[in-house]
Amino acid sequence: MATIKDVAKLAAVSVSTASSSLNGKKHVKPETRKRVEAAAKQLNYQKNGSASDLKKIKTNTLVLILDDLSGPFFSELIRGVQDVALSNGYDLITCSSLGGKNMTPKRFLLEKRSDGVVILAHNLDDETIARSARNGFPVVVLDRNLPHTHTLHIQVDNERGGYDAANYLLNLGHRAIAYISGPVVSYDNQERYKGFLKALSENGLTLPGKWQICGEFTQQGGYHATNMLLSQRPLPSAVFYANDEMAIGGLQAFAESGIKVPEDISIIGYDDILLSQYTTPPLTTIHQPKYQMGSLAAHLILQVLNGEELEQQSYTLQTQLIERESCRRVERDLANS
Amino acid sequence: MATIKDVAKLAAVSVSTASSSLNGKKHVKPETRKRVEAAAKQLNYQKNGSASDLKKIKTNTLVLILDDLSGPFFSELIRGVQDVALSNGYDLITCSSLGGKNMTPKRFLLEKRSDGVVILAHNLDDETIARSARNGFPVVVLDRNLPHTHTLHIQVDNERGGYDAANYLLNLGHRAIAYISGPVVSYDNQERYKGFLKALSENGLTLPGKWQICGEFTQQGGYHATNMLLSQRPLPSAVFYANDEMAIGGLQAFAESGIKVPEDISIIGYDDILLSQYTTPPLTTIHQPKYQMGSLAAHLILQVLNGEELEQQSYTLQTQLIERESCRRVERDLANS
DNA sequence: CTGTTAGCGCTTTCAG
DNA sequence: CTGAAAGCGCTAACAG
Repeated sequence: MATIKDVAKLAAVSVSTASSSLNGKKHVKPETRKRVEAAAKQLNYQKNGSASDLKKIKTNTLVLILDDLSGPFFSELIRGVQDVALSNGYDLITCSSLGGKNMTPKRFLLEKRSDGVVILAHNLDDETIARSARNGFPVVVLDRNLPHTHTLHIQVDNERGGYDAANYLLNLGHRAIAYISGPVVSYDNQERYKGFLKALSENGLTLPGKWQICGEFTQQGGYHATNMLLSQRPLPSAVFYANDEMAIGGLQAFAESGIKVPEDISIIGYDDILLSQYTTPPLTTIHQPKYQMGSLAAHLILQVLNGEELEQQSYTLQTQLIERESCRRVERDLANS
Repeated sequence: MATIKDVAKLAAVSVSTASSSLNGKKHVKPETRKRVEAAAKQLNYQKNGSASDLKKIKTNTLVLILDDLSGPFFSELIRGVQDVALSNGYDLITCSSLGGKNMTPKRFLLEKRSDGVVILAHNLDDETIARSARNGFPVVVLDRNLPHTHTLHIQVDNERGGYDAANYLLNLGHRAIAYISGPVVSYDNQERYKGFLKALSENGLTLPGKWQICGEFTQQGGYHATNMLLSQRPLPSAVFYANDEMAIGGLQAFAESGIKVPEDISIIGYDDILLSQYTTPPLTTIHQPKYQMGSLAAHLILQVLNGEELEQQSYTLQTQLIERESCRRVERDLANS
């Protein structure tokens, strides 16, 4: 691989002149520049990014760390981050927090390979994040609160979301409601659960253990959890899924058992992923402002990078109930525990 | 920011000993190692990734470049690449080819920031790709053929896919078939179109201009294109969408116009994205082996990186027709041009 | 087992 | 306008 030295030699200039030329500094004589450029082309020269990063202060790169790159939830979030990153001249790369101990995200959090990072990855440990948030290195965390650190937080009022979902069901007359949750370790999930329970208890209801099932935040997880629910009669008249993907898995499980949604059972999801409006029936769900989370995150990072002072360290966005067709009104309890 | 020098000084060892310690070399006296580790922790030392990359030959990173990180098509592809990358000890990062001239992807293609790359991004120019594929730097391209370069190719037999889709419709008795295509610049799209036309002409049919509409490869694109179709009666009895997202947009447009699928019109998509089985009606489509494309791509890269000889430079995968419920048999033409 | 030495490839003063 | 020189932070021989 040709280095800048080779280019300089071929162009018969010094390395520093070659560098100036290649980086578009204006003080180079056009003639010289031409020679350098010709030499570079001839040698198929490409700069070594690591070497140049080493000298420079900034990498001009923002990183987005996600649990899993392939989840549908993330599409809009990514777009939000990307839109503002690109329009401000920053590169965006994404990586997943899957993988071993010395995982990819750490390289970008700790090894000065980026100028700022946005995190939505619950399998990334607090300590790593806390350690990464050095001064002048903005880290925005979307799925947890890390007090006493330099991190910035954007949160969705998930407790409220869970509360709203439960109340919606309650107002439709449901009294026997199951909760199919995501992994208990998920902070977001806990908040939704809390809000859900709160609404129940305000109505003098409790959640029986058999109607409280947890699984992975995936279609499969929802499918299996729903089958567990189905194996323990009586059935509730409504079920709240901790996210849309799980609800979709549930839809499948119900269909296979000949149980009709919403005629026989009402279901409500969470997130409002794109998919949820195309299911049969379209899914009533709690909308999360995903694009907004992403764009706000990127904005905050850019502000820090530009040396501006942030007024708050923590931001909260609201959810919104999206009424579609997966829930129906019931006059009295069709089932009870 | 503390450097390794600071750590060495604090631990009262030489820089090289500090380095050896920190990198887990086994020849360091446990006592010394402890001192170094303590010093590193005390200073909150983190290595500078660029500096260490500069010395090392490998970055241990694979990059996946996509048109747009947020498309549903990519989920499975990413998973395929990721699974094999991670299980072989490589980090995977993804980036989008959106953005300006000096876009992110170039940094990873050209600036020696990664060990290999997988590309599925039709807005990335051939020249950049060709220039990047230097010796020992494997580049797998999934959406085009770049002869006379060092690049590797994985392709899906899209012509066959288009041909199969058309024949399926033809066998159901359809004679008046429209084609709603993606951007004409898309190589994949062209292939599908070719196959589609071939089937038509084998049956003595042609595609009237008004039934040949193109738009973006998105839901919106499909929606608008379908509305254009709707404004020019008579309608065809079937339409082939160049991808599932467009078909879903079409579903929406038809629903808004009170046209029933498949009763009034049959539609077939392409890709078999996850979403397509949850639409109403579930979408008949051509399955693309997305996971397989990803995992094969990563495998090829790893083989090259391990110095193995590849037998072929080009690989072709087959599509498969997935029959769901968006097409119906017609006895005779309901509409004709 | 540890330290000395020599760069990796590039950018950047600072003189000329 | 150009070149010589210094060094970013780290790793890797090689001696001791």
